[in-house]
Amino acid sequence: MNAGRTARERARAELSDEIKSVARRQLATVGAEGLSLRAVSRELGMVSSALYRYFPSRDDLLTVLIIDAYDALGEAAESAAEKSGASFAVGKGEAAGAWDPLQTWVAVFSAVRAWARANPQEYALIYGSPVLGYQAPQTTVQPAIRVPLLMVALLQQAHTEGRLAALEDAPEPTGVLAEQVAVLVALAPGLPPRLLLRMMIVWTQLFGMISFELFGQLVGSMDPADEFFDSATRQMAAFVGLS
Amino acid sequence: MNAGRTARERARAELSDEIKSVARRQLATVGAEGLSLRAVSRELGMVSSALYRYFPSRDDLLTVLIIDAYDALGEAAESAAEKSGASFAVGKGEAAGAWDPLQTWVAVFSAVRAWARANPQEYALIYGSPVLGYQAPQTTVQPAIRVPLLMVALLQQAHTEGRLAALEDAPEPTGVLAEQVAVLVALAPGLPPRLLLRMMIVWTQLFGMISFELFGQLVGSMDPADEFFDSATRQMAAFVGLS
DNA sequence: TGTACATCAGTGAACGCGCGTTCACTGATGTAC
DNA sequence: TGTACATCAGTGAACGCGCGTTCACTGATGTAC
Repeated sequence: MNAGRTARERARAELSDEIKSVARRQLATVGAEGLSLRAVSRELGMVSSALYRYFPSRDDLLTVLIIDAYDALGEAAESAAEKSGASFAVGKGEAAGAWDPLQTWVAVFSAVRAWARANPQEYALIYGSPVLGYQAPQTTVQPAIRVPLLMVALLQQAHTEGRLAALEDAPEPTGVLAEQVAVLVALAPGLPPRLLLRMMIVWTQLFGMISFELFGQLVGSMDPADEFFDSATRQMAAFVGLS
Repeated sequence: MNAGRTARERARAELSDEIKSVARRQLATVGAEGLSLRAVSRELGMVSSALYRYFPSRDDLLTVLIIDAYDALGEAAESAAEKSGASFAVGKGEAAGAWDPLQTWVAVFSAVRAWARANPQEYALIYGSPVLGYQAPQTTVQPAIRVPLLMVALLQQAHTEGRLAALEDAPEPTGVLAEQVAVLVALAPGLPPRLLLRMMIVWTQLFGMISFELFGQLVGSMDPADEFFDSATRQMAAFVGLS
């Protein structure tokens, strides 16, 4: 391995990684707004201007951290789905067999929460208040939608297998809402719009719940949140027809 | 009016308000982390050290802004409930008569969202990532729970009037969760625990949805969010037995 | 009603700190012939 | 295989900026007698 890469290239890649990991560690203690290139360079024993050989500005470093955070979260969710026996696993086709959609659903939700609790500042970086003056570039979009895409895939597989309830009492989206949901339908042909609409509602519920837990809104009521989270997860599963 | 207050006291109260309102305006453009005492004092034409006669530190100013934000949001929600004809209006007993619980529900949710959209930085201050190193004092708790308390009051009134569906398919909380819900039951005697549990789920859904909208997570899917928000609001109403 | 003293708002200078970014430079690594 | 040149990583100094907080001070407002 490393064939065709010069020592310079290898060193560059390594140091680039090291900068990211130091930045990530500082992020954890000091938050996104407090992240400083000078502090990172200090910890690395370099002069601050040297970082500009790797990242053209502080914002670019932040962007990379944001993408990494989305990817780490998506990875955690996807591998939880795989481990729970899901056959639709993104990018992997083998290992079908019996799986329990509800169990996978619960596993994915728990994995998202667990990642968030283990990496609160990274979570805040991507789901907290936007850093002021920072504009997220398009590059962040794709990693950002890994979790909802995974939910879609799960529901589609369950639907294909006839394991979703009909949601007869759910309203069919109309007007603008129908158009917006149509974008999702294109990703998951065959899924009923009212199901996808509910999925979006659940998506906001999931992250709303996690944000409330991490940001301290549950203190005094549903804290610790383990059982609350579990119950909500299952009730939201039923809400989209999974049981 | 102003009886018994010296000119000094009046001046102090006025300037104190002025500081808060300048700080609030700066918050709107520069965010919580960027809020600076020096900038505030500059805009007021004072020397920065003068602010210390009014707020012992930057954190204390932040605390006041947080409390004001919670109160403004609570006020917006409560007055929306009143305007919609709700008779349980917090602090006011008159004006009973016919009211439509679902209509009030929708009015309250919309008011919360409208306030958030009109005051995004204040919203971020209270529902976004916590400011690092800042510890919210106990004083913030009571204003913080005005919205959920309003939801409880609404549901209790509807329940008393026999206008809530039974939620037969909702799970009864057990164990730790039952204990946590019991705290809420104490606030609203007669409401079934499973209803209150669902209310908490909806509470997280509401703010999750608003945060997603304001923080940019809905761009590319449910943006603009008006119809999505409205549909979610009504589906969540049904989720707690309101229709 | 008038005077003597106490309270307190606002000043101005200073302390000590950290930040992002630019720029001319040196010396090591890589490439072409 | 060896030399001449180009590339590029990292240095060190500097620019220009802003911040929270403290402290001794002055002068105006309020209070007690």
